[in-house]
Amino acid sequence: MASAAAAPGTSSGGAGGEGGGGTKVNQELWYACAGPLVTLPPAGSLVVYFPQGHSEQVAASMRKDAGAKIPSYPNLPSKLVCILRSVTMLADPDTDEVYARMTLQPVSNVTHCDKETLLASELALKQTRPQTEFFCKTLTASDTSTHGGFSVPRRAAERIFPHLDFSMQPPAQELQARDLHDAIWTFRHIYRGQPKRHLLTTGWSLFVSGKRLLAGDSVLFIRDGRQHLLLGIRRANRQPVNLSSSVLSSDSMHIGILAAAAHAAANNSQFTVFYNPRASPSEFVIPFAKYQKAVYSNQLSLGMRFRMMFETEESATRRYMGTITGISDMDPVRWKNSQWRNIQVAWDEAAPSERRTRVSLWEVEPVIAPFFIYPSPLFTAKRPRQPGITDDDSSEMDNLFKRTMPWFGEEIGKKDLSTQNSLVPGLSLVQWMNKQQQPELLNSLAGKPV
Amino acid sequence: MASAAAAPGTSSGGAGGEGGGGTKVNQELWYACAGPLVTLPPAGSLVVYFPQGHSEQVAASMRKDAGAKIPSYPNLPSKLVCILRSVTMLADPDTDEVYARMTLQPVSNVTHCDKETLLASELALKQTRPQTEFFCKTLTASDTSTHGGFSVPRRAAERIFPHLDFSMQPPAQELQARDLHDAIWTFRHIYRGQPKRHLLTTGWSLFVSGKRLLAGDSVLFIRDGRQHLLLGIRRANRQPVNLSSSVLSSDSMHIGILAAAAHAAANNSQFTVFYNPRASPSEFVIPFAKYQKAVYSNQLSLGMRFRMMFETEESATRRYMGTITGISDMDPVRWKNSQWRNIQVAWDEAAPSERRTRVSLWEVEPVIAPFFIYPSPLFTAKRPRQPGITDDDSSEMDNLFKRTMPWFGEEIGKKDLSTQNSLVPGLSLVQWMNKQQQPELLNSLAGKPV
DNA sequence: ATGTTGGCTAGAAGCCGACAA
DNA sequence: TTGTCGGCTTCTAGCCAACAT
Repeated sequence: MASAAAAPGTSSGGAGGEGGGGTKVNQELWYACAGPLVTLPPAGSLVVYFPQGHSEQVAASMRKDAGAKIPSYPNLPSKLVCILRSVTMLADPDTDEVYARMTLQPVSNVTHCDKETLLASELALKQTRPQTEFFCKTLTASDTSTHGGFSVPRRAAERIFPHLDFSMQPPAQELQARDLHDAIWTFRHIYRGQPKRHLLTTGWSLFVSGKRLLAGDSVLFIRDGRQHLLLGIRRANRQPVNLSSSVLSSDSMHIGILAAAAHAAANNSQFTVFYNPRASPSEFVIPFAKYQKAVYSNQLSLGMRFRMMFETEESATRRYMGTITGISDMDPVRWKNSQWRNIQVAWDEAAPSERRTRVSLWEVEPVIAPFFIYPSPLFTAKRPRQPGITDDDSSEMDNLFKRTMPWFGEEIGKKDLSTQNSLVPGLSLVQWMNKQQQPELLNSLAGKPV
Repeated sequence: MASAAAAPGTSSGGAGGEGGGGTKVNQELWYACAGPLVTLPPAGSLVVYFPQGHSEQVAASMRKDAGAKIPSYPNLPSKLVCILRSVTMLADPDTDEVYARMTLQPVSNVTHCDKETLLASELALKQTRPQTEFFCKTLTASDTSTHGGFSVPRRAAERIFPHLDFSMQPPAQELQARDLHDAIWTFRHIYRGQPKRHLLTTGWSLFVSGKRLLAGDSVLFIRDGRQHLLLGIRRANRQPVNLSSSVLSSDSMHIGILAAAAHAAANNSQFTVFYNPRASPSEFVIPFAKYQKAVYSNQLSLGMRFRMMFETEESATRRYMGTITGISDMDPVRWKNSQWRNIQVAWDEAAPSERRTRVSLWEVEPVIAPFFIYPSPLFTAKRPRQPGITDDDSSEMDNLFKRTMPWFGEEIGKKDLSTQNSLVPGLSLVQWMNKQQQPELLNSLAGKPV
């Protein structure tokens, strides 16, 4: 179904040159480590790139504000529509941190894109993350101490690990799991103790010390297909990543980002960015169709109620409700009329950890009429929260679309994508492009307020 | 004597903000780790900044060529004369790698500099590195294995460590040494075995594992004043420093460097660079007086014989002889008329490790007449090479000056610096600036061939 | 003068069920 | 169901001189 668009991780441009020592990694494992909210646009599709968000991520990576000293690039708009030429999933060989390398090529005129690009862009909206069986556990003090091994949650062990032969006394087996760099780790899996429990013993401490894991960090076990186990980690303490500060000043970094994008935009040439999904919640490259749909569907106003997806402790997703309290530019001087986090919000519940007070248009799901308010708390409470099982079925965008504009009926999202499924009601992206008759979209891209 | 110029490491602008997690470090230790050839210009003095060399260093830090895709900045000259506003010695908290943060401010017209700046710039030439007693040992397999401790070279132990009480059986003591981050490491120093030798036992393995040292890496012990020991390391395997590749593309980095410098040059505003003395031999910020002196003194020509300083395995210095085989731009397109490594050379001896085939004007000591050829091999052979003892007495530049132009007599370098000591014969930098009558210098700065 | 090795020993790593929570 | 702990065992880290270069 999604064969028209190259899947991330298997796209073109995967030569190991650029991207430093990062190694190309297994797609399922990468997604599991990146978290349930992350989906990379497919190579070949149209995306919108926000230099402001990019700058934010770099600043977050270095625990430094995107300083005011950075010169603004008058020729660089607050958003660039690009073709995503390649996207590669990578992992830092030292820290196992996952990140993606994306090669972008600005397009001066969206209507000149070829059919293939438009098709890929439409498919991007329907793209599904690989649905993998996995569990994610935050390590306890006992898990990381030298005194013992790893206590495997019962349900997780039964769901993910190969079944033990319970005729043995005690039941035990050897597990092999492959990490992001294709290194294989071997563990003794045993079912013992009083009461009985699943444990990883021999081999576990090597893994903990090898990855320098501490209590609070998380490990992920994925069952791939039916055979192999994959093994990923997520670190708790987001260290400032001082890295590179000995190479480049943060000023130069920020200028470098802007200048590289500006140069590429001026010449319609390619440039490369790195997206680090766990460094900060800055999804600064989003599918064009997602952006377009949000601009068309979400008629936002002050006081409007909305819901938004967040990641839970156990790597599942949960919706929180809030109210729009303002719509304004984050940085009216350098990024005038940018739609990057231009919506100020207040949340119903107190923040479990950090809750952003500014979000972008395409992140929210507006609730425009009282009778369309989703009974979120009740509904989610009824479903037991299983780690690794998300309540986002990846057709969320369609649900949203139908919920917020139910009068469009059921045919949306059901029919053949390439011919009928619409981003704008009754008109596919391809049809729309062929007509080239909707100046509003280009205007909104140029920075008009929503 | 050098009180007019602030010493590096104690200069202004030492706020910890910029520079990431690097910590400000002890000056002697920094220099010892940086190697015998490195001297940082003092804050407040005039320097020449070579963006080409800077780009080279960044490329070397990432094991990537300074690619051809980097756009050239027409407004950015191949060299910028700057005031060095601040210079801070730093060390990476993770790897202990030493580096310096320098804040530069381009000056549009050198002749407008105030007297203080010119004084500081003259003093820069006479600046001496701190002369410290230290030893440097490359770790063996035994030194780094878990099986035992550290075998201290006899001479080194006697010279650097506090003397043992030989009435004890065996003679032993507790040593405390402070590393770059002011962390204190404690070792048991014992003199035992058959034959007797100096060993560090208890505490050593903690240090090795803590710093993640491998056989081939080096450790340095410095005796500071008469009391404290300082402890530094130098890693052997120059790892590609993949760091930051997950943050910024190398293209963006290179563009960032150029754009930051160009922006600063256009506005006469400050910019910040990081100099990593051990990443690559790219001294891209050099004292203005050193540059000026080289331009005036070194009348180079094809076939000319010269000598040049290199670092030895034991952290001492040695001169190698060579012949000039060409004078041409490294990159005639992007860096036309740059003097950065514009001299092609051939070496008399085969390279012990790597010997550069392109060097810069100020790196060579020309030998212009046969009877002035220094009997280098014989001379250096007569002097035993003690680790930590350099044969550069830091008035080398003056020696060179006198050797290559002996007719200028002995008064050079002897009289009061601020009034008489000349960079140009018979004319101090201050006098020269006051007269403002030597357009050749500015021409040469603008890129005229030597 | 100093790198490596075998022998020995003390202490940490690591396996186990008991006992909470 | 699973985190932590005391008890016990195993194995490695680490001190020593012998030996080699």
